[in-house]
Amino acid sequence: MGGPARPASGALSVAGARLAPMTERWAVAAVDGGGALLAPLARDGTPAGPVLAEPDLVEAVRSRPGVARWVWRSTAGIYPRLLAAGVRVERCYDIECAELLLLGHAGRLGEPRSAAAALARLDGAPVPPDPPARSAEPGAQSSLFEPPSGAGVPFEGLLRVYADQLRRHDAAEHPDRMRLLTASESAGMLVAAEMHRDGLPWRADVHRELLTGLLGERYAGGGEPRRLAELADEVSAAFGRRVRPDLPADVVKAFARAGIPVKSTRRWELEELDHPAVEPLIAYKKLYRIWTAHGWSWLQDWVREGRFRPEYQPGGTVSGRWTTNGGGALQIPKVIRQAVVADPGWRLVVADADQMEPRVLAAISRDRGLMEVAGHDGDLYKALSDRAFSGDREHAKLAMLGAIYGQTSGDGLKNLAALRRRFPLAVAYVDDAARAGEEGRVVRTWLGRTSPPAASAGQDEEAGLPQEDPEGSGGAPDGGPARARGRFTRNFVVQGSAADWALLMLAALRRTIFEQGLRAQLVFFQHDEVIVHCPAEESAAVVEAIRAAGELAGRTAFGRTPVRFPFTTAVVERYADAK
DNA sequence: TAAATTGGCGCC
DNA sequence: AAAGGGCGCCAATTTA
Repeated sequence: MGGPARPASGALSVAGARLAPMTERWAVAAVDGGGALLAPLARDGTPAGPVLAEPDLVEAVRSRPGVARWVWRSTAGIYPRLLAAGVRVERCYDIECAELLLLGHAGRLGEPRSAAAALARLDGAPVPPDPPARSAEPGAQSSLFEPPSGAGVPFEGLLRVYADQLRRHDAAEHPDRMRLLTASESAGMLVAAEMHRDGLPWRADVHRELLTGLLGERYAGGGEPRRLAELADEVSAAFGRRVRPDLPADVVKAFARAGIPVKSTRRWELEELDHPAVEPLIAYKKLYRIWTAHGWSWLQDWVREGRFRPEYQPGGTVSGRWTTNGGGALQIPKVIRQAVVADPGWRLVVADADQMEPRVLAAISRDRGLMEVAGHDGDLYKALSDRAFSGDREHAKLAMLGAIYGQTSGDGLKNLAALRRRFPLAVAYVDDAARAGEEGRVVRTWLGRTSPPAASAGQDEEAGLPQEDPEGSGGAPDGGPARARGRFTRNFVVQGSAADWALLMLAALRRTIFEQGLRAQLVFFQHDEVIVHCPAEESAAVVEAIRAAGELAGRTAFGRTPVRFPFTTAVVERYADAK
């Protein structure tokens, strides 16, 4: 296969856009039979003209390159069909994404978020539950994500939901940030659909060689490959009896018989033991994982025509991080990344945001000292240790991570005190979030994504727990459910605000690729890392576009702060060579 | 028998 | 060196 070609004709005409400033906002909905309903929208979201019925959805969008933002029910429901016809749009507003975010902001996460449900709430009608999430089918064509219909919502109703959502933005704690949040989540949906369509370049032949090298020959019967069988035999030999290394209960029992009591078979626990079974056992687990999660059957299921096309779900986690549905795209083992190879003449630009979470904490807490530490492109932990940990980088890093993750024991806790002295606002920011969680309140990311409400008190009563001080003063060091909620909300404000930034960064990068007319394609995104697949001669422009997108995202999300958001970037032919 | 949970480990 | 946050996936086991 040659280089992936950008669709020849697109709704985007850069020149046209410049001639006719894109200020218009239109609503569009697909109707059965391939047609569409459309309406131009006024500033308040109400129709600014008559509803148009046109016979061809694709042509309806393609013929309106001046539309600044397409308002539709669901990107996953409509955009794959446009992409399949070679039509990309510059911006959209995804009503069902926005509904989820607005419900969350109102502390009502968990209520149905479909447009049909939103309309029912508006009309005081019975609210239908959301359809059950379906798991992705491995070879699914992108155009079949969802049924094409408007999911039972009349166009007129969709328009009313949209106008109502605009009003709900105005009522948010920070309306400007909330508007940014729904806009960037919508941009994320566009990116997700485009990444699914373009796919991550994947060399099945390289992957197969890798598997054979690691796991040995594959037995015809479908049983475990040769190397795994050998390791299982070594484990059994070491115990003097048949032990199946993939069954934790079996392994625990075997160690007990050997006079070594173990609580679990986790690797770090096994590594402490002095027993001949440990080494083959750990080797087995590592390879077993690759065999079951990214082995031959994964390859068969997920790689087609040189591309791996995971189904990304922006905002799939409550904190705003993306998930994928099937294919395990966000957990590709490092060793397997050798199979990710650019097309001939093309390159992979692999960019990893440097210490994103501490930088984000600096920006959202406005801690002067931490902002200064994060105000340079160099090693943040080194700067931190120079300032507060007498040069001990590891202690500085552990203290920072402990503050963000809610460490309850160990050295990090001691170092936390030093952190608190030097960076009081930063530590107070996460401590406040933790306290909110412990007290059952919600917290928000910088842009306003909101944590799920704590489970109702009724659940604790039913579980027979006392209402006051469930942990008691002599409880476990990590406490009970309230402490766990505190750790969750503590991490939520940082991880989630980092996801806010990442979404804006992706949107900015996507726009730059468009505006510069590059053939480059965004093909992978994983929390703080992007991969762009591009012709070799575009790689310098892409590196610069990524750098600029990071800085722009920082300013757009957090306003003017000294905090920098640098990347470590590599231009490679194989993903595995990036680090 | 199907769905939910558990243990383990991959990624950030 | 371990543990604190977020996920998805697999196989086995338990529950409904």
